[in-house]
Amino acid sequence: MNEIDKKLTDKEVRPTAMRTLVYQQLAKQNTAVALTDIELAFTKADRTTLYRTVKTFEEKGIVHQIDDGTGISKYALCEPGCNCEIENDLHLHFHCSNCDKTVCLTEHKIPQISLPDGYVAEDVNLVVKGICSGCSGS
Amino acid sequence: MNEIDKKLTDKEVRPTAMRTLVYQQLAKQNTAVALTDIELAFTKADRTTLYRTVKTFEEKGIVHQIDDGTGISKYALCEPGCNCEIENDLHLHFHCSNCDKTVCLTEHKIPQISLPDGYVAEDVNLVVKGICSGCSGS
DNA sequence: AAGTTAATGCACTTCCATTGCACTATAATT
DNA sequence: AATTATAGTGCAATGGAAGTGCATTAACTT
Repeated sequence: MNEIDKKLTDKEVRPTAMRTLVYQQLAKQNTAVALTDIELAFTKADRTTLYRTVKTFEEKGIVHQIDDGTGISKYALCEPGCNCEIENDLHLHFHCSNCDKTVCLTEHKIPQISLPDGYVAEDVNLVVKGICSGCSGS
Repeated sequence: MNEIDKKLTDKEVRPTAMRTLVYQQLAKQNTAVALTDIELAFTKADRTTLYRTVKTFEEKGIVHQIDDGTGISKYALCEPGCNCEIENDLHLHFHCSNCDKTVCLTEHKIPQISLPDGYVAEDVNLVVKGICSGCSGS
């Protein structure tokens, strides 16, 4: 059993051929990708399958979904220390308005947010929009 | 000329009957509303008109659009000191997963975010999801 | 190998966002 | 006041992404 299949098994996801390939594809990316992007990479596979594959990954904590404000859900593999389900350990995301790519700034943690009385936080989503390093030319 | 029409004129928006009514409606809300909500309040008006009215408001800085992670755009009137276009003066939004309402926490400013070299921030969107004061029963 | 369960593919639906075009109202000009 | 120009509104239709139901196929279990 290879690396990827072991990772999937660890997360209680049966390593089918499709899932291994999707994982591989996600691992190649350095940005968060939309379902459409994955679809384009697997023209022979059905969109629904990819959709459900990613959803399974998400439920099992293999990827996290990112809402970057474009209205299109993006997905990225959780890093080793991602813990995206644990509050206060959330990292922020950056969406480049030039190249339209979304990256996880894993090392940039979201600061503690104070809320008015009676408000209970369960999840925090912080997206910075602007120009990424690739596009700013620096 | 009444209050609302003056405000619209100040922002270079011609105060039509429709626009005045939509503004009025938005002013009544204490939460950010979806286009569908506005539509329900104006059953005789066309969805497109409302859509474009809100878009116009947005362009002219009368309302700001909120992406609360539900996938449905919400809109709220800009407060007197809103300045939603100026960075570092951005407030955060709270989306209640129980009542599904989104509120602007105007007094809660978003802290300064540090970014890696080469990244230029233009806009910041911070949404906290959880239970609002109305639903938490406190 | 038979049977059970999970995964996949196809077709279809829904929902919101958005656009094109015709019509109407408002403002500007003569 | 009539005419023209411009902006706003309504209707119809499109598009894109998310999601569901069901039949088929593949993968595990015994």
